[in-house]
Amino acid sequence: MARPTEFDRQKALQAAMHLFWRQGYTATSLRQLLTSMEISRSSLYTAFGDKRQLFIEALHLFSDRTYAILAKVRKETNPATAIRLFFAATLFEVPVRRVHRGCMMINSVLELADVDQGLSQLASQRLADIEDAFTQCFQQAIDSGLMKTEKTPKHLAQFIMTINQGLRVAARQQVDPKELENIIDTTLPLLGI
Amino acid sequence: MARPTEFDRQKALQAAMHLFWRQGYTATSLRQLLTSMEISRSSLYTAFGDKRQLFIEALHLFSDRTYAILAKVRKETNPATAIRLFFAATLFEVPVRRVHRGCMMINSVLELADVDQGLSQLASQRLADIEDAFTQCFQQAIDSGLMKTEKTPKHLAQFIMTINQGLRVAARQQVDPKELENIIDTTLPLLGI
DNA sequence: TCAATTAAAGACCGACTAGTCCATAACTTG
DNA sequence: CAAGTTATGGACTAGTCGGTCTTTAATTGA
Repeated sequence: MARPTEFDRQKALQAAMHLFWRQGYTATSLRQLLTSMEISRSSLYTAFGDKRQLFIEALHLFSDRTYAILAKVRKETNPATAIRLFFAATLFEVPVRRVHRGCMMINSVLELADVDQGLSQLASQRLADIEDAFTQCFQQAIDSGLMKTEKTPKHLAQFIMTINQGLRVAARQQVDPKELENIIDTTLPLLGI
Repeated sequence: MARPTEFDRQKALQAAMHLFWRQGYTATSLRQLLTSMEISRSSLYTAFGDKRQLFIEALHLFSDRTYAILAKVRKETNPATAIRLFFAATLFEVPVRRVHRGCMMINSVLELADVDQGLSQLASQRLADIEDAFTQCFQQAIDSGLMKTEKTPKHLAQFIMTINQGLRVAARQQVDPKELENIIDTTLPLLGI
């Protein structure tokens, strides 16, 4: 042991996540990161490697949290209402400013698809994990007799992901959450939810 | 009159559009632009102003073309099938590589929302124009008795835009066009289209 | 108290950025 | 041909980028 670390690694990472989430990877400079993480250049490089690795960690933090929200609502209620609760938790029970940031995974896929395939694919992979959770959700709903449909759980999950992605794009356009709620209310009944 | 311009302004603009479409505004450097536009630095600045103004022109070119596709299919067929033809024209009748670029307006909104509000709002505005065209499309379908629904044309258009945005996000993830077609086939019947 | 160890501050680096400017080329009109 | 005008090529600039490295501070254990 020697001189102890002065900053809280998790807090610094969180600050980085918020900055990347808002501005994306390319438009976020190291200078901005250092300011909002409140650490020095050398601390960032020893603690996180480099900008790219920091982004990867930030993306994981974001996707883990999103996945956790979905897992939580799945535990709390039946599969059908879990989907509504997921949207509620991520769109209506957070500050408007945060809603307008959209989804960091989606933002990253779009920004980096032709700029950094590795990062884009990572974000894409994490979205696929979310989709898989939705698939399980529907499977469960069908198995338990809560839902009747001729569509496969996979197709239903694909549909929900499409709506989700569409909503995040709308959210990023400063659309009022009430409008987003309207879209959900128009959409989900179509699936009998 | 004096020395005539050597390059084709429209072709150069088109090259810029394709580059911005793929890589976004921030990640596209002037050097890359000059190379693919095949003009010199000074030509770019005299012909287009600066990088930002060039981007604005490129975005207008993209949105004009998208709008034109929608206008064309609206003229050719009835409103209900126009929507299907719009998706066909932009997703299935173009090279896969182009599909994977998604939509430049959507890409721009997500990239620039917290980086350059002016540009982001411009992209958003152009998306709103597309949505308006869809609204008219549904209005027409209802008025002519082709479609029966208790939903308003505006809500229907919002729904289509949500699906459209969701599809473009999926497209940007290198998803196979056949998968995108599946999503459309799962979705549009829900509206009775 | 003193060596050993690790963290932090920030000077420093080469590469690249968007943008300007000047010299030269290529054209038109008289 | 000459004068006037505009386009082009690319040198140049000031600033920023991500990343490295050296110096100094803070701690532990002997």
